[in-house]
Amino acid sequence: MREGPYIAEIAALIGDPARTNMLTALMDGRALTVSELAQVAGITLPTASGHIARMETAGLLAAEKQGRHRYLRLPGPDVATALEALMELAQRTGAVRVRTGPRDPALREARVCYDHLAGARAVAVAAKLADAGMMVDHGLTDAGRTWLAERGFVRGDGRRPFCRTCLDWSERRHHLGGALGAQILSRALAEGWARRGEGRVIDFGQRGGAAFDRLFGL
Amino acid sequence: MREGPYIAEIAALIGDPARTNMLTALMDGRALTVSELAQVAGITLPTASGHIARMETAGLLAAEKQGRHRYLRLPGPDVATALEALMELAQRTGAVRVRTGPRDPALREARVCYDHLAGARAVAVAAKLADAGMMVDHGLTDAGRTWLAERGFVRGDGRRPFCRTCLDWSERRHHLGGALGAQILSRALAEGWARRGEGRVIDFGQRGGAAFDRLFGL
DNA sequence: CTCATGGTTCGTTCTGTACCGAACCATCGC
DNA sequence: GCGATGGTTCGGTACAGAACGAACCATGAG
Repeated sequence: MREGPYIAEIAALIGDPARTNMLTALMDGRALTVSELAQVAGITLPTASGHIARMETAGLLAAEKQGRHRYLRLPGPDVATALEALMELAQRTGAVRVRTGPRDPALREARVCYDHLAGARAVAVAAKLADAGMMVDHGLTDAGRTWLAERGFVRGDGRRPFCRTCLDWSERRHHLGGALGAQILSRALAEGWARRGEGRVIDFGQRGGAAFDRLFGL
Repeated sequence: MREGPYIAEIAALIGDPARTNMLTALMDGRALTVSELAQVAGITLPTASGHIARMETAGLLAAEKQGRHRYLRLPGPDVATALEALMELAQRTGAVRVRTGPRDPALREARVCYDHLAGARAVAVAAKLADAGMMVDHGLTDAGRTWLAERGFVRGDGRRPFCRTCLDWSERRHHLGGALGAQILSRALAEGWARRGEGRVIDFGQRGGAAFDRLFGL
């Protein structure tokens, strides 16, 4: 066929039911793993992997590697816009969703991710920094460095970046990793705000949680 | 596959190169015939007919019958919106267009359509009526009837609607048909503003054209 | 180190559908 | 009435690609 309409390629990509299920599941902005997308689409892992690879090269998906997981998300608002326009046309009835992350509420709240803090509370910290303009594009601004230094988070350990962002398992948004993330966790434990619980759970008490939140202005 | 995403059906429909060519060709709001769409898509007539039937039942196309022709157009702005969103994604390079209508400029200007006037000048009349609120939804308003009566176009011949709209071959917009259309043509000929030319051509002279335009306030 | 788990690659099967030619129907021009 | 032309329907072919299982690579856990 003539070289013209690349648009057909994109539409055909969206036009497969399995892929549509994946894309609609990602429309709320979260990131899902390959396995989860496979489940959403109702297909096996190998098949899903192939679909994802194609969508990725077409720019319909963005990937982020995280240990042995690969998190996929929509690369930008334009994809969501196109999907919405198609939904408008199709008068979509209801998307198939799958619950993400751990079932245990304690795990969702706070837990260890390698050597740093993860969970809702950790995500809130990262969100605070981003919202306040102290973190841009996954990197600290000067304002951010100053603000953190005032709170006793000064420098790294020389082995790795001071501040990294890390995609949160349950929240599907970024929390803080790197040396900074590790320092935040050890501080919370050292101050007695929190202690290690069952498995990877981190238990913040009432007062401990409040103190933690106060430090970061949450 | 699960009953969920009708969106996939729509996207798959758009996702075929042949169909995409047809749809993009219609994006400027004109209506094209089945044959023309087949040419645009680079496929034979039977194949195009099948594609069109499917898109029609899916609500992606609207049809209008006109003698032995069938004119297809986009049913509304939502389809165009979705296509544009997809184009945005695909960074479309360039659509394949096909020239529509007759090559002869005289034919494009004015000609006979069955028993009434067609071509650019006839379309202008219909557009004038629509713009002035004298025609709504392909029907005359009271204001329109009055205005036409003032110009000597009073009633029909009893055999057919006084005023019909008719899709123009070259302009792909509506002109006036029915008894009114026939009266307009015969008036132009009777007044000496125009005369029959080669084939179906209607020749308006300089002064004839001006007089015609004056009558309709063009 | 070894095991378990998430993901990818590969080879095969199989269904869906785009396409065409031929025959058929509908409408206009004569 | 008779062609001619636009459009649809039908039957058959052929190619694309979606799906799976099995084998393989990569990473983290113990």
